[in-house]
Amino acid sequence: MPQPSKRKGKRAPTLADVGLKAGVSAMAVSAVLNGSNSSVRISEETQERIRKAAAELRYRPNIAARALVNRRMNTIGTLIVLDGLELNHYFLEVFNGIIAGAAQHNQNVTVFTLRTWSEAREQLERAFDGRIDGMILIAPILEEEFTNGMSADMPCVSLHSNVGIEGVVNLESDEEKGAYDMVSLMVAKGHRRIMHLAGPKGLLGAERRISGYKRALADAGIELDETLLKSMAYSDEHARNVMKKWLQENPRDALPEAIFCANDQMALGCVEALLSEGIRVPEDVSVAGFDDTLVARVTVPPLTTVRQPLREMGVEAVSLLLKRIEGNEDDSVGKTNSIVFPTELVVRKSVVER
Amino acid sequence: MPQPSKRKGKRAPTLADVGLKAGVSAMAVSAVLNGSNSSVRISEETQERIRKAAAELRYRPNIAARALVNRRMNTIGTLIVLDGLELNHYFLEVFNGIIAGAAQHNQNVTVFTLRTWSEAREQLERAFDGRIDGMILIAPILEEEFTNGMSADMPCVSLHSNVGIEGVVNLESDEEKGAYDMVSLMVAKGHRRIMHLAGPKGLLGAERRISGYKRALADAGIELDETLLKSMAYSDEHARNVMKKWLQENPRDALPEAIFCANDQMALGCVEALLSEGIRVPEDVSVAGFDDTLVARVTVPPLTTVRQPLREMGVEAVSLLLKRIEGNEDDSVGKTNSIVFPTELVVRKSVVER
DNA sequence: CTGAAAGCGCTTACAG
DNA sequence: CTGAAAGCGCTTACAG
Repeated sequence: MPQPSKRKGKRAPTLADVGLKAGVSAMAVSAVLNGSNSSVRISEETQERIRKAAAELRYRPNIAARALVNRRMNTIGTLIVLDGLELNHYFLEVFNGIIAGAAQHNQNVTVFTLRTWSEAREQLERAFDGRIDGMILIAPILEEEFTNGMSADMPCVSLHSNVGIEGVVNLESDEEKGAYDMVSLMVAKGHRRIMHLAGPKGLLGAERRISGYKRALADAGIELDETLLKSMAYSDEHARNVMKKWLQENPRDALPEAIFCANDQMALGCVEALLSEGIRVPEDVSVAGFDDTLVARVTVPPLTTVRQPLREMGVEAVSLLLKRIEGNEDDSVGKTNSIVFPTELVVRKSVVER
Repeated sequence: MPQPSKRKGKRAPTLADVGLKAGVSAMAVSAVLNGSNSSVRISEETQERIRKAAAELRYRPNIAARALVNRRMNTIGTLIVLDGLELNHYFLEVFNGIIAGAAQHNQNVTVFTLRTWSEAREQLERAFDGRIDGMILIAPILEEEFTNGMSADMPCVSLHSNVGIEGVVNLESDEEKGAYDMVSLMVAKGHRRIMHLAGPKGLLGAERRISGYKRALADAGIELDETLLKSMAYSDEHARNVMKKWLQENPRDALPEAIFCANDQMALGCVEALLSEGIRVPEDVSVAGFDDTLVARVTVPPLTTVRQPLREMGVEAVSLLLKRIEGNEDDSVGKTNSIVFPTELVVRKSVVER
């Protein structure tokens, strides 16, 4: 539902106004002020006169008019879901990178929100009405069928996408290795009974962490105990509840020696549940997170976790998107359709020698 | 520096294209699809035909063209400073509210960032080039002279502004009372030697918390000890350093019984400094924060703090701004120029009976 | 009740 | 080297 309703107040000065004042055509002003690749050559003194007139009138080019002819708004969109109206830390870090990247390239960024990813296609259609030049999909969970032909007239880039989308480069990190490294660290510290609080079933990222967990166990000759592998939503609340329930249902001597959580927020909930039963971290049980978001540094004890370079990924997403928009993509990117960033173990205090 | 460069690909369908297909004029299509207040009446069946044609062509109105004639983009801007490239928790909560408010009113929000507030005026000039209809200034620190005539052709609303800006409504919360309540709580719990880690000198919000602190002390008949009042930047790092230094310079028996920090992040740094010297919170000393941001819930112990309704304030900022843009402001708002939200004590575990 | 025209502010060919 | 014209896609008066 559009809401056309004019802004009040006096008209802003236009190119013509400046031209009038400087005694030249609007076109000349355009050429001087927004000096494009045109072959126009205007004498230094006229240029000076034009600039002076523009300054005096406080002329600002109207971006909508320029966009209309250039078909370019110089603004990119970000699409995210606001689950439970909370922006999470993952988003905070990524967004930070996107903002920084956009600033570098003189682009603005506008934020589009979704309640669920099922609305994505519709929202995309609406967003691509000339107000943005491209979109960054943040951790989308899309149905294959929705993505058909999506990228055709809508330049997109995705971060941690759940599906491959034709024509859309996806940025991800080596989560399998991150998980493998973390669980291997736990093993090296003498833990053998290692629990994994995993992300939702079916999500690519969650599955990758699970497989890293399994591989590390296998490599250490530890048999997988299915009762120590729990899938749930990526939230501290879910982790807290699952962990509390587990503690009620199991005898104290069944307690795992270490718990690897699929993200930092979950680790938080896990620690809280443990604490509420009088179980200390890391004295009684080691706990690790994933992502290295803000919380990891401020918990007590500080979380041992796996860092994904989320901010850098945000920066890179912008620059890839811009290439896509301008139509000069790197061939390598076009082929692979996916770029993976390294993960890195961040050792703090929550995982200790057994 | 503009970057005009055409987007590739085929032209999107226009009103004329739809009209052609439906056998009517572009104007008729416009009237049906974007049904404004025009007196146009079109027969039901023609309408149907038009809608069908639009759907088949996947017509989407071009927002830049519409904006050009309407002088309205239906997007609002937010202006913030990215200090040290970190978006903080304060921003996260406020931004969340802004997003939600904008969604309610069918507006988009675009984010403009500054390195320092001294760039604000210039950035505002650039932002108001037709791409946004209004701006929300988030915690601006402006010089009086910069604000002259600012609001004339740039509808703005501010949150926690440091100065009154003519024509700009400022949303704030009753920080003086919040601080007063917190310090009074400490007094009620038997503390008399109460330290205040304050925000930067000269900032309105910081000053208000200080005066609440002083008033509570006075009302309790406790004489102000200037050595227990320290001003610093609003960050955990500064609080940590100041507190560490204080601990080194003062004998252990000079330790305050309670410490009221000007925000949650500072409380965090304070707790860390204390902990690193073997001083336990809250057993040895009570600590309180301010803002009730995410961190307050996840520290150990959870922080007793003062809640400002940041999210609600974000929502309200949007709706006030929209009124301002549409030129139908409430008279009361125009007069007061400032709206104050209530603060609320949030009692958790970091402040205990002495 | 419907359509042709003008115009929003800019830029890009194209003439002089 | 400079200016007049056309057009980007839409909406708003204004004629029929």
